[in-house]
Amino acid sequence: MSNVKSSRQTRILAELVNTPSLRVAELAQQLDVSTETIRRDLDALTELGLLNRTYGGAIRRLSSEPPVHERHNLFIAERGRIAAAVLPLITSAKVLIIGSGATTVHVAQRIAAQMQDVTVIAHSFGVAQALAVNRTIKILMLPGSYNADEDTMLGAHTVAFLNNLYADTAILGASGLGNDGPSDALLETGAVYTAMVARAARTLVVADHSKFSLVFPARYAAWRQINHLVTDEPPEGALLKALQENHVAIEPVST
Amino acid sequence: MSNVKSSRQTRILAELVNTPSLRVAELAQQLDVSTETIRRDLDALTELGLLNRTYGGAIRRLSSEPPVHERHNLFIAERGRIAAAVLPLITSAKVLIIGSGATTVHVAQRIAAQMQDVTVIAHSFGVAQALAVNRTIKILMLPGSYNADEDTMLGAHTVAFLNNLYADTAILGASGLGNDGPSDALLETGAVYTAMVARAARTLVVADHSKFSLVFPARYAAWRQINHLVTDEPPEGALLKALQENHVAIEPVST
DNA sequence: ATACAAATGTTGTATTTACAACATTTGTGA
DNA sequence: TCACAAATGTTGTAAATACAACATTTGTAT
Repeated sequence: MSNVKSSRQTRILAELVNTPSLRVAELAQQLDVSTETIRRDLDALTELGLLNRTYGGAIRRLSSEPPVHERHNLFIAERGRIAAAVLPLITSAKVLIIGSGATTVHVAQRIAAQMQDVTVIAHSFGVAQALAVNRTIKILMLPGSYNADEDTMLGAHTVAFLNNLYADTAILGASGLGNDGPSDALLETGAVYTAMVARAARTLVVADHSKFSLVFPARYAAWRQINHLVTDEPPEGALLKALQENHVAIEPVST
Repeated sequence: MSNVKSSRQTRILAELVNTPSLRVAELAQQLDVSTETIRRDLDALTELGLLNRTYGGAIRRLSSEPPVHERHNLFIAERGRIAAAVLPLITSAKVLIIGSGATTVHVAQRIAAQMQDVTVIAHSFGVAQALAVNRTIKILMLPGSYNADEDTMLGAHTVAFLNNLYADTAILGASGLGNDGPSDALLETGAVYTAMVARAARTLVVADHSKFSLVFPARYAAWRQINHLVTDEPPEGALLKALQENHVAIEPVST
């Protein structure tokens, strides 16, 4: 790469520190090059994850975005798709229970972006914070022992408190999807999930395909108690058979 | 402003949390309104400083932070001294209740660093995270409506749950220290504090001198119910008189 | 100096957005 | 119900951008 090229790109990045957004024409004039050159620079810098492209210009890379090396992490995109697929299933819900885990946080972000005036019962701070951006959503946090690793409330208090509540739909994650039901790695989490399933009229399990046929210590429900499995790839073999026998709807139906 | 208008603008802001930049046409299609409406929404939100406009769309506001973080930057040294002064008062405590606010987070950090095997009842995520670094501390989070501004659990659930608990000592912050007692800016916070005072054998109030003689809507306790005031400068005048008459010990006694 | 590749510029066209003016719909209070 | 204002939609035009194809300049190795 030529020296002049890289120094120009450095200047573009430096400009972005001051100004939130820049326009192609603006940069072209300021750096005395053609708009096409700027466009190529911006595309190159976008490829490197150093900035974000907009129509007509670029903006500084935002801190909350995943780091560059994580951009190729397949499961982030999968979770986003799973989250998007959940929304149509809960349009009429008024009271939701949302469990913990990476996928449920994605679902919470999606809910915050697209739903209004719902009440969400949660035991994960990540979920609560994702929902909090939408002020029309009422968030009821469950009590419990705070687990810093999982960022959740767990234990007897959590379960006991849940038993006085009732919700339309529970949306739960899972560490593994075995033939006899979804399971979690942590016994305490499993106990809370079991209570959540019991207190909701309907239960959705969200999990990407990497969880297929894995078994963890805490099986928190039998498949017959689960109404929907929202995932990114169609399950096969014994797992598919178990889901079908227990009338678990698989979403999305086709890839 | 119409209801549909504000909820649409809320959705725009929420969507912006997930995606760094959005385009007018994209939003118009997604929200099923014309591009002109979106344009007007974006201009209005820009006017309020809630987002940044770009050519063709908008991006999340970049520069500013929630007001909660601002408070953390004021009187940091004072709060550190106050937190250090709290520790000698609670060496024998086994079960603590800790309220919310910037000063109590400092106290929590101090406790995490110097104490072992205590149980802490909390309604603030910040306090929980500060304590979580010490694995010997058991953290019981209270339930409640999650308030994103204060990062706390509030409301009837919180109070009701507290009424089944008991603690050696409560450590509470305050927005103001009036002549008839400590008060908070938020009514809901005050209600929770009142319950905390009632459920603890002893109550400490922690507040820096900027709170002296300020009065806020929710007086959550009378001075006679408070055992210690831990602050960084000796109070004077009417406040000092009120504290002495109600036998509130002032810590540290000297600067 | 020559040849080749990289970088940049130029041109033309299709898309997209911005903006203003005006029409229509919706909401609200008398 | 009527009247009025707010909110939203529609239309036409100007301006800006995106994109592709090709031309030109610059850099570099032999």
